[in-house]
Amino acid sequence: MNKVRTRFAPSPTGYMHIGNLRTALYAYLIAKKDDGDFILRIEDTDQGRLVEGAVDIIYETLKQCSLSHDEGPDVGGDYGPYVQSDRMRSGIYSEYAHKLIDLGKAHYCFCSEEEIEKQRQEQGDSFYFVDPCKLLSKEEIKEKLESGAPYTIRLNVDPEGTTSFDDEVYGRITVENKTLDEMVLLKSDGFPTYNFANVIDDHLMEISDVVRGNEYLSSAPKYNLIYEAFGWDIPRYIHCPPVMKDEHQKLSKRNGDASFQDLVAKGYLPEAILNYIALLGWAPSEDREIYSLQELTKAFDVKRIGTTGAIFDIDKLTWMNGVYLRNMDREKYYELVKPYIEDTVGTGFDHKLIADAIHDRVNILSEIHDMILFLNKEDKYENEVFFNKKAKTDPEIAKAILPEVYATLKDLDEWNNDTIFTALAAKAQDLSYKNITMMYPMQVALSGRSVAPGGATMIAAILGKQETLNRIQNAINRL
RNA sequence: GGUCUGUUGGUGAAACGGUUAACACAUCGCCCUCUCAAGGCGACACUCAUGGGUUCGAAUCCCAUACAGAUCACCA
Repeated sequence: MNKVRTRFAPSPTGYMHIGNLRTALYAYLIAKKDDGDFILRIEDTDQGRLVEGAVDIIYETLKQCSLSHDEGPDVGGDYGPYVQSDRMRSGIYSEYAHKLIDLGKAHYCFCSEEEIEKQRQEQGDSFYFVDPCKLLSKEEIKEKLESGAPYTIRLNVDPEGTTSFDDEVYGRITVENKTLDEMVLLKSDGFPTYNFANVIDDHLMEISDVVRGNEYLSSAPKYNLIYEAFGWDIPRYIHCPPVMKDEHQKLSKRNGDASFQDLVAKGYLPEAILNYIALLGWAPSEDREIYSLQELTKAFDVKRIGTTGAIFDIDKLTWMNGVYLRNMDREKYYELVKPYIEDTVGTGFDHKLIADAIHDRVNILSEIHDMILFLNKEDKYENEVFFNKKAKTDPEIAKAILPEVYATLKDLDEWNNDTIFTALAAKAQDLSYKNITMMYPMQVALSGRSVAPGGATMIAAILGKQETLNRIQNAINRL
């Protein structure tokens, strides 16, 4: 059996969106599962749509996701992507297009866009382009060619019969040839069309499994016609269902939907994003959802790719990102979180302590800022915050309790979460209070919030004795 | 409009003719608890788009209808 080779073939027309990335992921997984090769090929045959920097974004994204490709032109000791516009310079696409003409499977077309448009007008909805150039004699063609008339090369299609192929996820697809148009292979600017370059390159690069979005499902038969015209083997097709923004729309950068980079900027981890999107349109056979890339390559199975569009659910991604953060090695977690802590709180605090305090409650890195902002400066707050049903507290009770807290803390020498808690818990017992009745007002005094990370004693430990005492005093004064 | 494809809860989904229709997210309860989280437990589809078949038996097979998406370029 031949080696499995897949490719990711994006066109550099903008940002890398989630659906695109998932297609790349699947292509990668399919190759790697069988120890095959994964290839990156930039399809930039449309000169009009090139977007500056788009290739870099694709390249960077794949790198961040560890979706590395296995071959390509040498770029400073590294594999670069294959780029169709580069490949075109050798004239291969044009060469193959002309070869098809020699084979009698394609023809020159000298029609202008206006002429085609005219036919379209006349025929209306059931438009099917009938190319008058097919009737041209050899001499006429030669004459036009020599006169330098612009031309395209179109595929010959016999309108009789049907063309069918087997897709690994959608099954057997059959269409009638008369619905297939005689597509342009080589454009008048000498560039190949996407469809043509795609087939040529897939064949030349010995791609065994063509993985792409299901928007190509209905044009796949056209590709087969090209393969057949050359007498080439047809690859295995794997069409993936779309990733949707909602019931009706696909996820797309054009609508301002989140791209991979947007998500990373918000504090989502590439590993988590990859894990999550793997599950959009594919389901593992075991009851499990958390998979590293390596585990995915083992578990992945083309047969379990679904056929229906999946709606991208940011809530579930957020949850999964939190799982990754919580399961992470302590040191790695700290390194990740550190810059966010430093950004909002400066260098005046024990960052490790803060990292511990927020460990279980961070789902997205960007949440950290708001979570710990009060450490710098107490939030502005109303005395109403002292009301708490569970703690049975209100401003009056707080007024009575806070001095007690102040007194016990004032005499405390060793200052850490444990000592603070022990001292306060003992005091609470003396006074016949529940712990919470004592802790809640303290939390509010220290943070100005009804909800704060780590618990009152942890916050005190982070703030330090002096600041803790100050804030409690301030609270007493205002009550 | 033609062609192709799809339709299980708010979301991702399992099920490959016979189960109380898994599991996860979200939501809502309860427990734990110094708040919130995290963690634990539980609730949540009178039913698998609808209508017909086939079958002892159907979410699973067949046919129609409805709805949705894709595609019909010298775009990719």
